[in-house]
Amino acid sequence: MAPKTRPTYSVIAKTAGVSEATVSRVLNQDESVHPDRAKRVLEAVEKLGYKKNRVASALASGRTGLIAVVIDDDLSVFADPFYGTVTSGVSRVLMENGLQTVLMVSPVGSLEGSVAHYLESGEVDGAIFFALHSDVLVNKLKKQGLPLVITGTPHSTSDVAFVDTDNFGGAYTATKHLISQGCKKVAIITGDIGTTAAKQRLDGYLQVYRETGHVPAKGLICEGDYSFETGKALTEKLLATHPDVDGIFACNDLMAMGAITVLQDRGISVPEQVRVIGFDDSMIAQTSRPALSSIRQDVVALGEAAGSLMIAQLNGEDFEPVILPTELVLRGSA
Amino acid sequence: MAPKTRPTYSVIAKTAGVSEATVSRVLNQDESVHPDRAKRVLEAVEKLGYKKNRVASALASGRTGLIAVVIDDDLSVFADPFYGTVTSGVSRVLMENGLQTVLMVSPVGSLEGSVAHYLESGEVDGAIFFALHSDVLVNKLKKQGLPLVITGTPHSTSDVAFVDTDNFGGAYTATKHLISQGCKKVAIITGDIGTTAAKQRLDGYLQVYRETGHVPAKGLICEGDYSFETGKALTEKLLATHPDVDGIFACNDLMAMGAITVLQDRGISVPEQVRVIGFDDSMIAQTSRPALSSIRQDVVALGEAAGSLMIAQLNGEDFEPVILPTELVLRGSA
DNA sequence: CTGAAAGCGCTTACAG
DNA sequence: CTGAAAGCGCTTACAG
Repeated sequence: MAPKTRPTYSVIAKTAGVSEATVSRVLNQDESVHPDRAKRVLEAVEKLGYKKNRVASALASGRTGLIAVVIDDDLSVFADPFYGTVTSGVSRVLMENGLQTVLMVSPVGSLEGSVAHYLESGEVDGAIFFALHSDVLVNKLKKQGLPLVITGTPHSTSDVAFVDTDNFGGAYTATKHLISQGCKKVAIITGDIGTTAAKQRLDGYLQVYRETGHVPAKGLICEGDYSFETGKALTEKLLATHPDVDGIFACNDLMAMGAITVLQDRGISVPEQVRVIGFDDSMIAQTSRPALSSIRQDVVALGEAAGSLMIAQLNGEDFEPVILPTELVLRGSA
Repeated sequence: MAPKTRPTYSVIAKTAGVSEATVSRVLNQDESVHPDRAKRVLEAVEKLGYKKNRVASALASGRTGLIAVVIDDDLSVFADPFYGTVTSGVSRVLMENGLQTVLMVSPVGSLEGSVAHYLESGEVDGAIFFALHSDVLVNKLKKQGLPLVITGTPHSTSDVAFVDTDNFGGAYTATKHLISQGCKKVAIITGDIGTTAAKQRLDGYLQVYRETGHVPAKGLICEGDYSFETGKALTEKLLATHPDVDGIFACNDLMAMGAITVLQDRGISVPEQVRVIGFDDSMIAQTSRPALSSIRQDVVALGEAAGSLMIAQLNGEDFEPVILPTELVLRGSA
């Protein structure tokens, strides 16, 4: 397919008048090579427009320079800019360290899927997981010695490196703010409660109640799944059982928008009668009317932290779980 | 790092009582192997939990099984779900064909950047480009024989495979609809006019005027850059010069939202006084009030088409540029 | 239908 | 500081 065949070490070595071993050393910044000969090699490389064959390099060295980013879900998750954004953060850090990102989006369910096979085929130096629904594959790969990073808190307690947003703190801040604004009856619309993030956000909400010595009335805790539709449906149900609700903390912006839509359709004004806070501080929060107050998580930083944890592991450095802070961004809705 | 070393052909061959060549044939579905011996090989593979080393395979065969998806922009583009979604479409098709997606997000500017080096290092079997700002790298790689697909229409006319949305048709339909609804003065807020997509959408808008025998008044064509901010700023400017504007076609939903925000802030009702149509039919279109009428492009299909074009090329099949249709989704705003 | 052997293009102890 | 040589784990003409 390729019109002209690319040069190899053998021709570089010949034109520089050194051995292939020396060429390899120079190209891998081995300091021990004499500067003069190193220079000759570099000149030959330049002159011939040489590019190292990374596949051959990978086979010989055992390092592929590839890191897998595995999103344990189907492709529809990309409708949420979260994954694209976090992946871009990962990609940037890896690229700065000479590594490439291999993207795999697929439900990881079993140990026998194509993702599992790929990760075990030695084609990547490490793997970063998102939206993990189960820890089985991770535990297996960990045993095999593959460097791993999980984004989000792992389900089981293991010694796998992970990075996460302070979900508990963000939810706590949001709920606390609603109460400080005078809300007497604050509901929560949770995310998919099968994920640790959704659980942590619920915990943050409950903690505020705990501190006030109260318990949220039955029906104030609405289990959603992060979709616009559940935001709407649960708000309708909520209004039926608790017409006097005056604050809603939705665990993402989409559900918050669903809540606002239903409230406004009923002629209930936001924030005058019901205050609403979302989570993510996404584009939607800025374009909505009233603009949506929301808990901002730094998604790019999350990706970068995941990338950095991976680099640290590859370098055999120590590493600690990273928990990134959140920030309450106040707009019109609360 | 790996606790136990993985089996190779040599051990498979031994336990199956065949040669390594036969193992290779079976694992590459070479039909010529006798069924009995093939069965023995498969059993050995199963028993030993063998996974082929794809790096070694790549070096020997010259095929890496990796396709690069190159997004010629900085990471901020991922705030727009478009790229994540289209990438996921690509990824799905490639995965079904046993290929993996390597994601590279970086301004491709020069021929000497890390992306260029990577693509020339033989580590991928092909490359799919998005948001290309220039054709130089593509032309160079094409010359080297690397299979290529461009998403969006290329700047220069070359024989590179490409897939695109029918930008012209979508813009034409949107503008036509506004006029059919009685709009007398329709403005356009364009995207970054340096991209071919933005130019094509502008052309579609102009074509409608052409057919009616009119020319859009000066100031009705507002050059934006796809951001919420330019949507707002340009609408303000537009209202200053053309207070009687009664239709706005914004070349993406974000700018359309900017327009609606400004209109409503001025007490101008949408769609009663000014009708607005966006482009993309994104999440925002559904959550806005009034819900935004928008031109839908099937982003997943776009990615899948790009993936399929790549597969066709790798198989040496013929291929034609693919132009995907758009659809006007009517909601409340127009 | 099958095997022995050369080869893909690098890396890395080893010996000097 | 440097080179000869073995090796990474597959694939593929070639000969039978």
